[in-house]
Amino acid sequence: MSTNAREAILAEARKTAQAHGYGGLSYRDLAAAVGIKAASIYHHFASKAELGAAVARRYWEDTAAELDAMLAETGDPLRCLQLYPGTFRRSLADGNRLCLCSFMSAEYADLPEGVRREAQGFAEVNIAWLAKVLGLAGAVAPEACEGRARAIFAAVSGAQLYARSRQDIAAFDALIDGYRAAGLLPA
Amino acid sequence: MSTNAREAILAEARKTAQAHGYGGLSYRDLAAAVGIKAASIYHHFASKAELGAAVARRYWEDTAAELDAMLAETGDPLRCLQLYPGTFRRSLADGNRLCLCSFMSAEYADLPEGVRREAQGFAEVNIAWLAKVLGLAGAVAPEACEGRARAIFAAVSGAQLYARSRQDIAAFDALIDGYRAAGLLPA
DNA sequence: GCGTCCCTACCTATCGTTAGGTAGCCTCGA
DNA sequence: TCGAGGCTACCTAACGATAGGTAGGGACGC
Repeated sequence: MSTNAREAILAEARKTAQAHGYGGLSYRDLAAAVGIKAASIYHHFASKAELGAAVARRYWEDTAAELDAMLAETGDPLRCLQLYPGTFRRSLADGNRLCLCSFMSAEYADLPEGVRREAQGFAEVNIAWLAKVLGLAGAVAPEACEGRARAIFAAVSGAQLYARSRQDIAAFDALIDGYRAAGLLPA
Repeated sequence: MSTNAREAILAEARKTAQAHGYGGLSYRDLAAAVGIKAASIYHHFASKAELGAAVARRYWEDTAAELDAMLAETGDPLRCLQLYPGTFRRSLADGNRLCLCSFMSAEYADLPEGVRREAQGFAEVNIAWLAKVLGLAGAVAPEACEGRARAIFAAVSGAQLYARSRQDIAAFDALIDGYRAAGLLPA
């Protein structure tokens, strides 16, 4: 595994945590999936809390890059707002997985402080990007962008949570359409 | 404890599960809180899966009764729609707890089948009630009630999840106001 | 006397974590 | 050029704690 081991652990932990949460992360299962022994993970991460924080941090870093790339490539803020729910949809399509931030929000009470902080980072990244894009699109008044961004983020998270509980991506799509019909998201 | 033991277990398990999930339910902790021994719980519930299902079932039964009472007492469907987010707000106010259904939706992959079913019951109860009230209020076209009800339920769930991750009830209130401003909820 | 309710005592499995060790590779001084 | 020292990356084996669950018995009320 050599130098890729750390990356492999992060990737595997992310997938697992999106399906079973931080509490569902097991050193033994994780190690087995990566092809090493549980104790060897300690060579890369000093504790489960540190691993969890690293996973959550990488998660929002990846998301921030993805969202920025979307805006840069399309150059169209309105189109970005239409595409935005797709990032949550992909988790559902990939094994009915949940947004890591949503799962960790549920697990909030049992999370080490460092993990909490990084999990919140995902929400911040999403909301800041949405607020920027809403402003660029001129979809809402400038002073309302932040609030609307938060509303969109929370609503889309809720839609993903509901769809997961039904193992039903079509339900997610229908909910997003419902948000558009109601005026929460631009149509 | 006598005949109240079963009820006491259910109540305690509900509180715990709303903070730590189904996975966070521990027979030992539960028993200690109720004043009996862990093994004694098996006299009332044959397994953890059965206990979880009973807790989730009682949860949606209580909610259905509460929502129906709200409509009966106010007799005002529009007012009911304004009060609806309050049921989620109260969980946050009570120890930053989450809706049991939301937590179990996150835990979906690790839930016994019986628990899944009862957890879904909560969503069904809420959506059916919302659809009925939306129809009575004439807030949306009759054929759009079901979809709008689902959208409201998912969005409010998402708002609660976000507020929990910040330990911030004001954030919940702001999100609900945002939904109203956007047109998802009647103002 | 039988069912209800709860007990003690114990089981097996799994958890994160630690101690201590090994094999291979890199660096650097003699 | 070669060996010593140290680093990386992993290993085996075990730790104490906790999980859900089981067997069997005692007390009490109808």
